[in-house]
Amino acid sequence: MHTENRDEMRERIIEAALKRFTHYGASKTTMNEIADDLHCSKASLYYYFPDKHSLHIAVLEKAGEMYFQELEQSTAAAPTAQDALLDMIPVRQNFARKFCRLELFKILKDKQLLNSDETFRQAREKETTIVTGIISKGVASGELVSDNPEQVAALYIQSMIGLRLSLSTRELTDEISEEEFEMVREWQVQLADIFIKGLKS
Amino acid sequence: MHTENRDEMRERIIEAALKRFTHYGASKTTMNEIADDLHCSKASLYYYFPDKHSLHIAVLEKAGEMYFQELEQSTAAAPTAQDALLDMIPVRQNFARKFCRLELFKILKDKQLLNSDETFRQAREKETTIVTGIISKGVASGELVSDNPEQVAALYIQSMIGLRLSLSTRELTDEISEEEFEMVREWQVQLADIFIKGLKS
DNA sequence: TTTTGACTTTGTAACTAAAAAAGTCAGAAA
DNA sequence: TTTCTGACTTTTTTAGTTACAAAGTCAAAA
Repeated sequence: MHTENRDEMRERIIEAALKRFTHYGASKTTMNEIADDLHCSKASLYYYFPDKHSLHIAVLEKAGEMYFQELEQSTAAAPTAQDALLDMIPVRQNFARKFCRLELFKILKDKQLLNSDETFRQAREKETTIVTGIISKGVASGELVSDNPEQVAALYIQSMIGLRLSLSTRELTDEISEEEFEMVREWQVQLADIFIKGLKS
Repeated sequence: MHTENRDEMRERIIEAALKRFTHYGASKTTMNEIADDLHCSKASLYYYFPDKHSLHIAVLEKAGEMYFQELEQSTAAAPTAQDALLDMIPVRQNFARKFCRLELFKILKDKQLLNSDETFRQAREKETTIVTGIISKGVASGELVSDNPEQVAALYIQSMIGLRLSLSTRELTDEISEEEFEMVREWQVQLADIFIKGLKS
């Protein structure tokens, strides 16, 4: 078979794993189950991925692509920086709701393979770039004032993540309830307002 | 013996426990060790506290008192709201550094006794009152503008806690390194600046 | 009323065995 | 030559067990 087919098979495996992972949780899914879904042997999976961890990372990257596609689409359509920042919030929340079973916090915790660190670093960097773009555009149009949009963007993202984390006081868990989602959303909207006001002076 | 002596003994127990807890960690300290320090029997401790959990909470309340005393002193001396908010940051950090072995996150996690919840609720409320006071004073002097100082105060505290939590991506742990402390401090100062700018419009 | 030694109960760390899942490989199939 | 697989080994997880340490109790003494 040719390279095209190899990539195609990789893609099929990732999609099958994504389904299982989002449905039942990554750690509750076995390689045999994924293989059975694809009507192939477990050994075949190991022809395309060196181990389960690599597959897990590939699945997270796939989910990340979906997130960034929706995020760019959503923010590009916003008329002002204010709208763009506020529109980001539900996109983030939907991502968290949809893919919480991918157990990304768990991956982040045990930093066995530093491979995953790089993936997360890139995702963070991409998000920072997007927010920097929103702020820079706002500065260019006169809507906002900032002498360091990138730093503000990094702080904004860090603070938003913090509001999400500070909710689950109990444990660093991926799963959160609907009421908790709603509470986080309210905090995040309020904080976005403060940032926007702070960047208008 | 009279009530004064009873309270005095309670106080001595709390102080002995505070020393042990901050030194070796609360969960690594046994009731026998505390009793030995006081040259009394373990059974005596149980005459003053129904269980170890209650003693732990009492110790946390004691530490909280120290924190609030220093916080009020520090913020009262600040000439402007901006100074007051910035002065809070190192006070918070020093508290965290000094009392991290009190394992307050651990207590917060396993919510066996809802007793502790009430203690934390009150502490949060008190901190909110202080920050609300700072902002209100700033509004009164014309330094800041806000139609809801209490809401802003709550958001401010929540965001600051979030920045602390978002650092330890690994685990909800009480212990953090000096470099991490420094990083949190920088984030917090930057966020304070944003809030102050946001409240000047 | 306060304290205590002797006691019981409970929680936890350290092993263990069994099961399940991860991961490997020689060789078959295409 | 590339892709795939059944049969295999290794590793991880889980459930059970014990042994010890610490929590917690109480009748009786001070």
